This record gives sequence, C-alpha cells and structure tokens, in this order.
Amino acid sequence: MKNKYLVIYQEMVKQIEQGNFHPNQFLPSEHDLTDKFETSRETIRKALNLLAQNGYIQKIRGKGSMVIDRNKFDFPVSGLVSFKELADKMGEKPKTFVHTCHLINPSHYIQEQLKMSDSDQVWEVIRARSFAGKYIILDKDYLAKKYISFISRDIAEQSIYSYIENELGLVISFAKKEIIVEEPTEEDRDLLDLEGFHNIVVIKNYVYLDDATLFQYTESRHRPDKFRFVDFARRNH
Amino acid sequence: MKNKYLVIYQEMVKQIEQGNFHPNQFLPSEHDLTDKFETSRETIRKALNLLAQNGYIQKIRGKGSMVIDRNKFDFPVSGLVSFKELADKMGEKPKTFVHTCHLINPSHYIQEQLKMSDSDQVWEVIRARSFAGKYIILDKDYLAKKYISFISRDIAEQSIYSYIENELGLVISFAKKEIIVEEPTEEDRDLLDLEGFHNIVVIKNYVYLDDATLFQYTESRHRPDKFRFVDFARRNH
DNA sequence: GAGTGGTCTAGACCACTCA
DNA sequence: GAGTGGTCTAGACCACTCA
Repeated sequence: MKNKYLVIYQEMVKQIEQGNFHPNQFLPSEHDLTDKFETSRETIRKALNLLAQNGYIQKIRGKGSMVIDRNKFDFPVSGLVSFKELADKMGEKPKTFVHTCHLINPSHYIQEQLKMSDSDQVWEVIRARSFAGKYIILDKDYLAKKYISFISRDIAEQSIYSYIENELGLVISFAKKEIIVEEPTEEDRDLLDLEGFHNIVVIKNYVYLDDATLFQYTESRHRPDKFRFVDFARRNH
Repeated sequence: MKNKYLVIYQEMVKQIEQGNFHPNQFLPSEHDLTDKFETSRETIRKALNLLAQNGYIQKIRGKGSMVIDRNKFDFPVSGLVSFKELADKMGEKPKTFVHTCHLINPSHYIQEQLKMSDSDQVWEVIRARSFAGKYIILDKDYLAKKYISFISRDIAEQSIYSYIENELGLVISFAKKEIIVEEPTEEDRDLLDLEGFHNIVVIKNYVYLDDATLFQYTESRHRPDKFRFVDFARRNH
C-alpha cells in the first residue's frame, strides 16, 4: 500500500463516481473521515484538497465538503492528456496512420522550440488520426534523442506517452500548452480530410520531465469543426 | 498580516521574479527556509507547493527546489482570467464598446446554460473589444439577477469581475471553460471587424461562486488570427 | 455552543541524492 | 553519512455556520 492520502483520494473518487455521495450533499466531516480511515486530519485534508482541485467537491468553511455535480462538466480534462487517453474518454474508436517515424537533424524552428543545440538529433513522428473514416487530427511530435533513444512505428501507433512512462520509466511532470488558429499548410491538406475548412486549430505542447528538462515538442493540428478543449480551473486568491 | 504560507509564497514569487534566484538554481532547502521565515516545515511546504503548482519551481526529491525558467512560458495564464486582466498583461491599450447592458427574460438556451428556472431574470451584457482600432473580440455575458442584482454600463466598461469581487463582496471560486470553433453569426459580422475570416473561436465560460452556485455564463468570441490561449499544467500521477 | 473547515506547530520516519 | 524533500501524526487555536 502506498501513500495514505492518495489511497483515500482514490477511494473517495470511486465513491463519488459510483453515486454513493450525491451532488449538493456533504461528505462526512473531516473529523468523521479521520475516524473512518484511521488517520490524522492533515492526511484527510490532503485527500480532500485533491478532490477539490480536480472538481469533485467544493469546500465550504463552517459547513463541510459539498459534492459538485460533475455531469455539468463532461470530461474535465485539466492538465496533460494524450490523444489516446482523450479518445478513450470520448468512447469513439479512432484509427492512427503513422506517416513518419524517424530520426532527423531538426530544423531551426524545432531546435528553437526544444531549446537544444545544433548537434542533437530528434525523433520526428507524424501521425494522422481518423474518426469514422475521416482524417481529422494531425499530430507532429518531436522528441529529443538525448532522452528518448528509440521509437518504433509500433510504439507510435499505440501511445508514445505510455511507452515513455511505462517502458522507459521516465516521469512526465508538466507541460505548457498553447492554442492558436492557423491557415492549413500543404501537409495539412495532404494528410487530413479538410473538406473545405479554411482554418486549422493548432495545439502546441511543450512537455517536461520531472527534472524539468524539456524533451518533447508536439503540434496537434485539428480540423476546426472537430476541435473541443475543456478545462476546469480554480481561481487563485 | 494574513496567512503565513501565502505571505511566504508571495515573498518567494517576488524574489524569483526580481531575479534573486536564477533559473536552474536551487532555492534554499526547506530546513533553511524554516529558519529564515521562523515557521514550521509544513508551512514552508505549503508555500513551495503553491510555487510548484504555478510553474515557478520544480521540486526534485533528494536535491531541492529548482527554479523554472519562466521566460519559456510567456504569460502562463492558468485558470480564470478576465479580458481586462489579460489585456493588462499583454501591455496593449484595448477599448471596450458596451453594446448592450440590460435585464432580460433569458432564452431557452441561456436558461439551460445557467441551469435556472423559467421565472429568473438575467443581465445580458454584450461588449466588443478593440485593439489598435479593430474590433477583435465579442464578449457576451449572462449573469443571474438572483446573485448579481445590478450592473451598469459603467461597470461593464470596466471589469465585471472586479465589481463582483470588490464591490459586491462575492467570491469567484472556479469555472469550467470550453473552447470550440464556429461559423460567425450575423451579430459577429455586425459588431466585429472580421475582414473575411470564416471562423470564430468561442470560449464558453461557466463561472461559480464559493458556495458552488453557477451565476455566470460567458461567451468570448475571438477573431481566429488574434486568438491565443496559453496554459501551464502539472500532470496528476 | 456545538460542529465545521483553515492554519500552524514540532516532531517523526522514510526514500532519495551525492560525495 | 549528511542533506534533501515526501509523508504522516496529534495536537492547538481560530473563523465561520447554524440552531
């Protein structure tokens, strides 16, 4: 058994998702939870703060922890989500066509994005994603060879993230995301079913390991009619 | 003086932003900070966790808290940011034209978004935002009269959020954001300088108070060439 | 006044890093 | 082995809610 507060958090998530606690109702008090889980109050509070951060509860001073109606928030994808995780949640069966998967000497632009020196090589992975027979998303990944020594087409067809975390044992820690809208490139027109759309939504993702090294730059290029980004955020006071 | 951990957090932010601690260098250890601020380690850790959450530092076990190079992340606008706050950070001088500011009996669509009953009235505020003489953004705000009893054109010209928080004393707690791309409406064409763009980026915002009541629905409609959304996110493990 | 959550303390034990 | 951060404890005092 691992961290107590994580175990308690996961247990509470399960209970809320199973409907054991209903929206707008209050959880047991911190005192009661302390007894129930046979732990200290600060440990309970760590678990509850995670629940609040992830949009499961609202803590109200003097009253208690109220369950939030998460149905209002269809998938609250805060944070990093790879295409595969996202597709799983959407319940559709997407297909991936690996167009390119090889080592390159990166262009000046990619070097700049990855803040790397001239001599370093980079894995370039270009994948088109289809839903219901239409190519909708073009993912262009650039991974520093320094940290990711090898990628195969097979891996690219599955999830690069799960390869990095489960096979290589690296820990992805944080990312900066930037969303903008551009004109489609020749490549977009070639590899996607644009069907006359004049714009493309570009999500630029800069992904960092747990020692704060930038190892991956990704452009996820979406047809605008199929693009949707959802975020849950708490205001810092 | 308020919460110790917030004071310490703000002090550390100031020091990092002033360059007293340099990127890729380590902060003093938690032990040292405990001495320096004459407090307990858990209080220091609360402050450091806030710094990590907001992208100022990366904590590395056994080593210390490393300062992240925030220049890589131009404005890491995580969470809720109103137009005015955003414009301030961009340094441009925008103008706001208040097109509409009145009480209405909401349409079925607005009722649904705000999860309200038939009889409740709503403030409708429609504002066009211009940068460098061009109308670029159309903000359509719908605020439940139940919680916000009054709004004037003057308030709408300034910041509605600062009115709500500073004048009315309400506390905005969290929001769900959804970003999609649509065809421009007639209203978009009327009030914005679209200059031939065929799409419009729509940010739908559902804003909640600290008792988890939904009080505001906002559509922020951006010309695609001027749209930019930046996010910093930590991965939950 | 009883019950709630928010902050803070002073300590403990542990896993990890690095010389 | 000394130094680092991660977790956990058992308690304290406080502000707030509600009957």
